[in-house]
Amino acid sequence: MGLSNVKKAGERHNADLAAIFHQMASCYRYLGAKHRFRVMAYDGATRTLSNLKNDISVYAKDEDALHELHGIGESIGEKIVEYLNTGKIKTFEQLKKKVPQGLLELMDIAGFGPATVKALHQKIHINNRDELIRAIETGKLKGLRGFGPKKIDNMKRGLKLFKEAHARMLLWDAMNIGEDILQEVLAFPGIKKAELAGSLRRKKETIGDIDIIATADKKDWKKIVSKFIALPQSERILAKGETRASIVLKKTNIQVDLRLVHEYEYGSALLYFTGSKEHNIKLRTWAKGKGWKLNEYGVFDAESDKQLAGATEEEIYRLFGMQFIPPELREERGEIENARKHLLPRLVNLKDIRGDMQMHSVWSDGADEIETIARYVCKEFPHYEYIVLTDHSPSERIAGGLQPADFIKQFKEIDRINKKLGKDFIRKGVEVDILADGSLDLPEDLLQQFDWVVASIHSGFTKDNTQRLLKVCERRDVHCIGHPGGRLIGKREGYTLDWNKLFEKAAATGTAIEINAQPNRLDLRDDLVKEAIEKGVMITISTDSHALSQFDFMQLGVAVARRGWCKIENVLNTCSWKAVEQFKRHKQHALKQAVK
DNA sequence: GCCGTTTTCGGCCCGACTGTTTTCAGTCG
Repeated sequence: MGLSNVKKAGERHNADLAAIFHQMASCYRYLGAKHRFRVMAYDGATRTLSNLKNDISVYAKDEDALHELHGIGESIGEKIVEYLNTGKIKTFEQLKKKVPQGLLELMDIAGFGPATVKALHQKIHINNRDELIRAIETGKLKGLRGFGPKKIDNMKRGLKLFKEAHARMLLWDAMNIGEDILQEVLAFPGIKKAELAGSLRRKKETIGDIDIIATADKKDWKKIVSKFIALPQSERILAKGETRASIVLKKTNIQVDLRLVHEYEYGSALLYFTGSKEHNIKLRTWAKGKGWKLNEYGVFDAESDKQLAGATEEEIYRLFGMQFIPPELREERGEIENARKHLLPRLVNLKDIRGDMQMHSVWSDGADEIETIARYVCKEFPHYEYIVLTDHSPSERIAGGLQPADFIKQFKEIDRINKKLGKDFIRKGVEVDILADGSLDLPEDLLQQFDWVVASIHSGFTKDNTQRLLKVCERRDVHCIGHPGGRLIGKREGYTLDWNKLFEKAAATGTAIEINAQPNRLDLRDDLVKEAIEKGVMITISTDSHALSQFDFMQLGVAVARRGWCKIENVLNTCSWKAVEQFKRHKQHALKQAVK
């Protein structure tokens, strides 16, 4: 089946289709256990669509590309094409007649599963959220079998927190909150080891809840759980058992789970609690096929039930004949197969970074003087060999963009400070604006005087951004594309862009692409980093600091690089400045070759 | 409904906690 009537480019189908498949999964969930595997399939398709890089219509152009997507088989593939052609899916329309729409929404609320919702619908004819709220208020639920007072309380809370429950927190905020709580847990009497697990350990860009895994003698568990749920930050206790407890924090409403295990289970528990869910499922399924059973207590021989590994993660991966898989890679993106073949990359580390490639001073919209910045970085990051000052160009009026004459003055100021420091520590850079037509807002003769030129899009998001960026890559006076996706996490989606074309052009012209480490940018995104380096693109990691405290964001940038499978040689600012100069010469050469 | 270096048919991760029950279903991660 081909595509006859593709909607015009730039329209977003992924989110719409993901929402439909999510609802279809909910429908089948409601319709009973006989559909449970179908539910898994639609859940899988929902996940795939949510994480897709390009619009689904790009893949739907050819049947093979569509079916290469994990979780998209024949039937769901046909439904995608049907949706792209007609805007509807017949099966879904029919399902909607069987399951009232208001019930699907109810199933998205914490504590509401299909059985609960079905009972409410069949016994007291609830069809949506409003009717449920009224039923609770009027006491209609009292005496209903299976609906005791605690269950009703939980339902009320779920309804109230519905919106907040969906909010995720920026990685940076979660790292700070998580570290604070971890320190408190480590101070509990009896704790032997404890660390953060979950998506926080994997350094995902946003975090849903915080997981802590800890080991202690079993006799101390009860005391430790009591201490944990009594933490002053705790607003409410969600669950409390022998081995685990969950609390919700004040203000942030973020959930923190603590899991206690024996020392001989610590590694398997850490593995389990770190996830991702998809990585765990794949690993467990694979182990099962080898005659093992993997759970949070260890790896066991399926026949004898004897524990074969479990104290450390290293031990488990070793038993499986795999390389150790760093948490940042555990996303089911091929890491298990590569670990088996011993082909995992040796990932870049924070300590490999030798300079910061983008920052702003009071000359534009930064908070500090150039000299203050330089002295601070020299002190706090003693292994840095250079920083690149990149104040804004004229178009960024709000950000106090500099005029050409200002930059000439700034050059002198930088020379003066470098002389005082006794080394060429501060490099002369600029974050130049890419205008609507892909031209830049500073003259070429000035741009050529900079040590490093980052070009960024700050406005005109609806223009043809692919063409704008391709044009910029072809310029000899531009070395890097800044925050290429233009997104602000939780606020603004990135603009549409043909990433393949950009990566190919960047690789061919020797133009670097930035990972901007601002907590709400993390742009280039991790999955795109992986594709970029596979195409041969050089990556830079910069904090884009506007204040001294922001230089610490470098660890976020490195986390994104690691999640994108970056080795040290994929990241330009793991090199000396001499090598950066060489990279720039390489670009001049590449452009000359292209002209011939 | 998807998927395959054990399978194109027969599987599909696995256990803890809660609430309301007298032995377990539902929900979650």
